[in-house]
Amino acid sequence: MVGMRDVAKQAGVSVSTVSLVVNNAGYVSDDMRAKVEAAMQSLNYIPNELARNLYRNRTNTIGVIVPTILHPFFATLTAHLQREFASRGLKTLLCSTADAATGESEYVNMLQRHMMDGIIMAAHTEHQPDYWTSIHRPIVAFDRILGAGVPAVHSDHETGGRIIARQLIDSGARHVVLVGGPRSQFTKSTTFLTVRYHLTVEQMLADAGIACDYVEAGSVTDVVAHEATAAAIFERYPDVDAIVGSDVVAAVALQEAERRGIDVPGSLQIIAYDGTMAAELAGKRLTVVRQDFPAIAAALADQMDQQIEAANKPAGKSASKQSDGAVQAERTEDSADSADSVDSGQLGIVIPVTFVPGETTR
Amino acid sequence: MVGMRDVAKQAGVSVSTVSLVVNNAGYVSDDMRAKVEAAMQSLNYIPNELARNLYRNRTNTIGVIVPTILHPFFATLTAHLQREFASRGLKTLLCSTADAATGESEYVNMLQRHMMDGIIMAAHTEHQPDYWTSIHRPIVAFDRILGAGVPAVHSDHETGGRIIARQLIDSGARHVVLVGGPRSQFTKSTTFLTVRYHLTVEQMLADAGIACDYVEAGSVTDVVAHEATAAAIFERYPDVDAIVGSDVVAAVALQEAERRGIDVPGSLQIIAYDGTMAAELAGKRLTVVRQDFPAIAAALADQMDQQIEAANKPAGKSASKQSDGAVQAERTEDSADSADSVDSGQLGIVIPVTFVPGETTR
DNA sequence: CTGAAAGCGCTTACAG
DNA sequence: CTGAAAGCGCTTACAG
Repeated sequence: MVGMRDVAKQAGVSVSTVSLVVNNAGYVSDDMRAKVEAAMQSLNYIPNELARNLYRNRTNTIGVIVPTILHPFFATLTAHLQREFASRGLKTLLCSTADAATGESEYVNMLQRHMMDGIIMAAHTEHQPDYWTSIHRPIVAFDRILGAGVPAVHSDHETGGRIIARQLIDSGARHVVLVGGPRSQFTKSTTFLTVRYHLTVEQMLADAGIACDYVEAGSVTDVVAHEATAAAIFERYPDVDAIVGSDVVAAVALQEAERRGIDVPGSLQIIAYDGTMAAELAGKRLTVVRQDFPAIAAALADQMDQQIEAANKPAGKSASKQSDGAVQAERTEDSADSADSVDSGQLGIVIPVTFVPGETTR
Repeated sequence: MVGMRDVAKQAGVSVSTVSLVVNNAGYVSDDMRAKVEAAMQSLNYIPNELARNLYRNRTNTIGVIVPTILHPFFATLTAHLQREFASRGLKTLLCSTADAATGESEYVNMLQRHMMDGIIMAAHTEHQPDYWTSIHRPIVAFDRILGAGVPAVHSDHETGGRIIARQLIDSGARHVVLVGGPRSQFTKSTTFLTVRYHLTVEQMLADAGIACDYVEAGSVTDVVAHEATAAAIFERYPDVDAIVGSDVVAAVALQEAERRGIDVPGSLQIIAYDGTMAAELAGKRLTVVRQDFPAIAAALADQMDQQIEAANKPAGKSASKQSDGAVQAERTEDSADSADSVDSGQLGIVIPVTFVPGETTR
């Protein structure tokens, strides 16, 4: 492998000069620059990023933790994140908890070993908030609250729920089935924010005197389970006249409905939550509450940038002397994120959702 | 940041000893080990992987280059690759060419800068074979031939084509429409292997005297384009009685057919190529030619392992004395593999496909 | 503007 | 079994 030393020797200059040329930094005379560039050319020199990484203690890589990108929702989220990160010069490490044997802990470990600069956490976790706040590395949560210091981003699920309930009420639904994750996550203190749309729908339907049952879908990992779920719904609730669930659930339910000769939307309405491509592949164009993935990705990336910047400031490269504004410098471990993250820690950044009527509602 | 030096000082031993303990290598007395472990514990020491990376000139990261994981085919491929790599201790860097502004060159560049150990190439490229063979870093191609030295893996598309043609002929199809990529890729010398199934179908249908038209789908990136394509098919070929295309194309075509009141499979058969989850979301269970993603991922990972091993053998750490000449000959244990990879360079590793009848064929 | 030096945090021969 | 030393390939103060 040809390194800077080789280039320096060939060009008859010092390694530092080569470095300056490569990084286009500092002052280098045109003469020197030309010699170095010629040498780089002839030797076919390519800088080794690993050395830079070590020096800077930075990889410019962000880990995206999702259950699996086999599911359209996480594929969509991940795709938008990768695009957003790429535009900011960051690489995306795909961290799947369902596909890998290990859970998120391994990825957190990698974060701590500086194999990545930060983590977007968008998968289920059993860890308690103190686990997350004790990591002291850049983490941003999606659709969940991980602890006071960890910024969060999520869609406006309450509005999403309100939109759905409104549609169902206005169209005269009488028996709604909501499909979603394990009901055990629906505690008042839940950290999982998606449940908010279910809770909102349930509340509003109850107030309107409309029957509403909740059915647990299988794991996000596994579509086949969804198919069984769809069949079970019709068996269990023969008079169901509206089904609400993720794109995938909705698509599968629609397929099952048509198989049973049920008229959609005449006698059964279907509303899909998410609005990924999956909703466009179904038997009919699904009515959808669409999450704004580009905006979500941008917000997540913004938060990540801030986290990374904040993390780099205090512990400047062997230069603890540089105080870039006493404000930020004050951030000593614990008291650190109190100020501006309190808001985001508790409420999170909220991204609006959109209602897109399709062929499956009246 | 607490480093090995801190641990060594606290434990009253040398840095080398700490390193041995951390890596569980060499001989360390129980006494020393205990002291070091205690120190690591109390200081909360976490090794910094970046330093190892530099020393080993290795990141244990593989880049997976795909157009976009918004498309179920590439999401599926990528998910299986990540799982397979994870089981081999490798991380997956998501390299999307459609989502990033730059094409694959940037990723190749990163490969050369040692930001990753290898690349799985599964996206379109305009580069000529000599570009790829001149990179001299581990690369494995999926569904395409990139040059003599680059191993390739692909499904048995010819059999896939034969299965489809057989089904269409046996069920009495009279006018088939094939949907696929730009026809310009269909040269005899094409490096893009998926076209083989189209060519096989066309050949067999022609021999059987069945009409067959080819329609170019929009870019894989964009489902909306597929919808326009589907509509156009019915306008242009009112008597079409069979449509063949990717899962996404098939699903969209089915939706359009039902919208037009066309009886599927009675007067229109639909066959989907790929067999991703997308095929299960459509209006009916699609008849599918399924690619074996787990096997594809395993084969790609095998090839990648070999490439990486081969790349590491000759150029041992700072041991430039070795001649590159006898490289391949040195493969002692895997002499079996060396025979294989000669083949794979030219023909590629071929993975069988499966026919899964659904509700959209007779 | 340029070069010699120290160092990023770890690993591995190599002497003891 | 243990430690001092050299080095992975690059960057950045710091003298000239």
